[in-house]
Amino acid sequence: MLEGCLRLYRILPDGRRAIMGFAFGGELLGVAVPRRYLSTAEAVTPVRVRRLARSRFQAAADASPGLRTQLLETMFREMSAAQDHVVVLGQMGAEERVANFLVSTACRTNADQKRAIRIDLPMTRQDMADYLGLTIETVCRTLSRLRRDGLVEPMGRHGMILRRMADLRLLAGQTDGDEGRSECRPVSIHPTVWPN
Amino acid sequence: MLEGCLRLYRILPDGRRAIMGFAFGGELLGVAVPRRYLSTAEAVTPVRVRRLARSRFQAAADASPGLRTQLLETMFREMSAAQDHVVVLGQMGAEERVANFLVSTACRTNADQKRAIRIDLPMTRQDMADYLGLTIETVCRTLSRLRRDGLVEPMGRHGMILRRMADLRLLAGQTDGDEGRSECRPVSIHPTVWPN
DNA sequence: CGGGTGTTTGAAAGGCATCAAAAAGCGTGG
DNA sequence: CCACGCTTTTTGATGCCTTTCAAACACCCG
Repeated sequence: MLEGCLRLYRILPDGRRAIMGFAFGGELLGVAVPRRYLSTAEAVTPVRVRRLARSRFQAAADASPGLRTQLLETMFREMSAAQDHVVVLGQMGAEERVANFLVSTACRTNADQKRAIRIDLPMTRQDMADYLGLTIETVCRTLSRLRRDGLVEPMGRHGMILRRMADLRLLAGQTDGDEGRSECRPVSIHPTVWPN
Repeated sequence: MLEGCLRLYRILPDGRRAIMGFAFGGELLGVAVPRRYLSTAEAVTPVRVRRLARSRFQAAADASPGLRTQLLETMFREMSAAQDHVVVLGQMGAEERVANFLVSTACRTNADQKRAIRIDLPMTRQDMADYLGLTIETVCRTLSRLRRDGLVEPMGRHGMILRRMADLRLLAGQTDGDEGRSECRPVSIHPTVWPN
């Protein structure tokens, strides 16, 4: 993925659309098992991608342990993102979800900063809604509330200035210290464990 | 993981608990990147596990391409499960969530069957609630409704007979034909694609 | 400068959460 | 073996948040 934005989604049997995520320039995607895919991809904006045949990829991975490690890292990050998504959808209200989306999008596009920044949201409100498990109206209303409270400022349809990042991160449930993702303690097992 | 059941969860900054999943006997878990974990594990029942040092694991994976493929398959399945979870939490109501949980638990413990089966639910209602993004009361009420409608029949606290699997699968949004997971079409990209 | 799509706002309804209390399991000790 | 007490589960009543339905508004393109 060189530049542009695309949405990754699934269509449920009854026609509902669930957006699993968005891919932006500079990100890897489609690393999966032959002939099986997790989601459908659709361009939000014109997109330029670099394709790598699976056979070549396989060969490269077989040749280089370093590459394999990197690959594992990538898959780990994706897994981490998916689980963060689960947490957001399972535990958070509309305001928290939207704040979370804004903050993590900001973290992806620019380097992380504490001051106000402008982010691009190439996708539609409907896309955000389908990603956040909300309706388009709730997304709009929530953004309006954030604007009234001075946390964000819409710049046209696809731009958004994030003022008071600290408050947004707070809403997003991202503790100020860490950079937002996978604050996880090591695995601890409790009763009868039999090593070896 | 040889036998038993454990819950994998995260605690949010504000104390809420999000259960990412449950692990049962015969399943692999903890395949991750050194020193970084996705969630905390806690035993629901007494558990017996088989531990494999990361260094050994690494060595085995480096030695055998076949094992690597298998490993990739495993990670793919986990990813798939996480995304299914996202869909459930993002798009489904309480009844659908509970039905989904029952059906997919049934698929994991026994071979998939169309007739009524008895499943074990070692975890508490609170665990289910935290997994499904609901409150314990809503889980109870939903189970009661399913019982009134003759879809399930509780057998004590941790047993459940699933009658009318077909209706349950329908509720769960799992089309009758496929075995429940990842009905996904190949990636299709739409505007400006530049291969190679 | 329209027309059409995408977005925002409003009013009413519904579903899930919350608070509260009763019922059912389950382990303990008599 | 049964009774007791605690925890877990279930049920009930009420309120809030999100959805739904509807209409006004803004933006983009020809």
